Amino acid sequence: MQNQLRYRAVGSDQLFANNSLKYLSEEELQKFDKNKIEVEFRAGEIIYKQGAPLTHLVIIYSGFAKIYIESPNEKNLILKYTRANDINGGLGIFMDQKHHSSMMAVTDCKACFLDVDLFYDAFKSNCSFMEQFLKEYSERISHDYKKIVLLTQKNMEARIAESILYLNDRYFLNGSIQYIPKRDLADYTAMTKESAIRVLKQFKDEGLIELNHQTINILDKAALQQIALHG
Amino acid sequence: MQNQLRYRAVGSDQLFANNSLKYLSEEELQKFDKNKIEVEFRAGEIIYKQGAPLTHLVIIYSGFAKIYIESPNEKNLILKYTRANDINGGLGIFMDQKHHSSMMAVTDCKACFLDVDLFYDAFKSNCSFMEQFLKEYSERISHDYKKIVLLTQKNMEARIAESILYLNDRYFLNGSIQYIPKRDLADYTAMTKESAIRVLKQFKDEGLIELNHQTINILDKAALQQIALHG
DNA sequence: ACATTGTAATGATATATGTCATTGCTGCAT
DNA sequence: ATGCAGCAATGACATATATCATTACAATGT
Repeated sequence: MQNQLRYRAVGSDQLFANNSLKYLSEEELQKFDKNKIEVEFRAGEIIYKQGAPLTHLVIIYSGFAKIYIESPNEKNLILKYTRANDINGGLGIFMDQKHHSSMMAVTDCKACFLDVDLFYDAFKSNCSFMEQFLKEYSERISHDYKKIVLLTQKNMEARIAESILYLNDRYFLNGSIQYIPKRDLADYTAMTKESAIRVLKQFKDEGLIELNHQTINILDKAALQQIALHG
Repeated sequence: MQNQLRYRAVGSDQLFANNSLKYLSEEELQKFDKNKIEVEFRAGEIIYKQGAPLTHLVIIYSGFAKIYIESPNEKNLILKYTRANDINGGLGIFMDQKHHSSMMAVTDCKACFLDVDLFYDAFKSNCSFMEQFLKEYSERISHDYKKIVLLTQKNMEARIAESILYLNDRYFLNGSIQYIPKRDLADYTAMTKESAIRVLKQFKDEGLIELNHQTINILDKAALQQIALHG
């Protein structure tokens, strides 16, 4: 259980930072703020579960969580992680009101639950909010497309290289990827954990990365980009 | 070049059949109808191209077309095919106004192009139209998720079995899948054409399917379902 | 300090899948 | 009728990746 990410004080100013909620009117914003439910999760706990009713969308304020698909044969596929302020859980919102993936806290997390009805109402009255929401929604799909291609058409080295570069650029930014056990990196790149370990060891032996515990330090970004490209 | 699908007379009653456009008001509908552009494509022609500006959404009235992602290493991944009345090309509509996949006519096609501005205007004024559009949008993403899992976690037999069952259920319905050369089935299941051919031959030898030219006839649906499930 | 648990590392081996080379077939154009 | 182009089929072989078995290590709770 890591606890490195400290909770910060949370108010509506945080809730609406840096995502489509900032397109809400003052009035709508207050409604969201009044109705929000805050919950703390410990590392390893499930925040929402694939197949369960979708009644709330979830924003993680602090901490790190993974979003994954549970497949029939016991294997998970990690689709993505969440960043602070990302709005999660939305795929079923226009469809069957069910979750189509699961979310689990990787570190301890502070989460905020927002009733889907808040969103429905806001979509109807506020067009620019809707547009912004859909923009983010589309960007994730676009990311998923890239992921399909990566996982189905590239070899293990390229999958690992591109994945750690992406994880760094999107979630960590300082060249040091944390909280990701090898098993999860394997679930993220659609391979077995043994294979993931072997590729990482190879990168380490070549001086491209540094490994200790659940941290990966990127040493040679350019080389990793080359590997991601070819293969 | 197949020409088996005959063109039918097309009016606005057809344009708006069986998709979210039927949620338009009479007035909006007329606007769509007045602005629509009809184009005929020959088999093999590109209808829209990944990376190109997204100015129109496309509905295929008649014929059969494939939607695929072109990956850097020359390999295509066929994401899906289109059914008559499906609205295609929409991923970039809320984002960067570019196409994120390509569409190619498999048989001769009669297509209808609708300016994206028609959609923007209608979204603003007609909420139930928007909701319906998003519902269809979400269903495709849900399908893409299932596809990721299929392609990354199941063996070749299961990929082929599930794919031909899906193609039949969604596009053909009568147990006879047509217009799909082996190369395309390979691109649809993320394997090489040789492997696709071998699996098909195995299924044929086991009496599960019948093969001739570019037609696959399903003989033993239950057995295929079993194979799709395991593996 | 010790046992317990989960994760990591590694080697030997098996298997799935891809690659390459060749041949045949089918439909189309001249 | 003949040749050409693209698709289909197939066998021999290479290689990527998974599986299995084992050992080591690190964190956690008592």
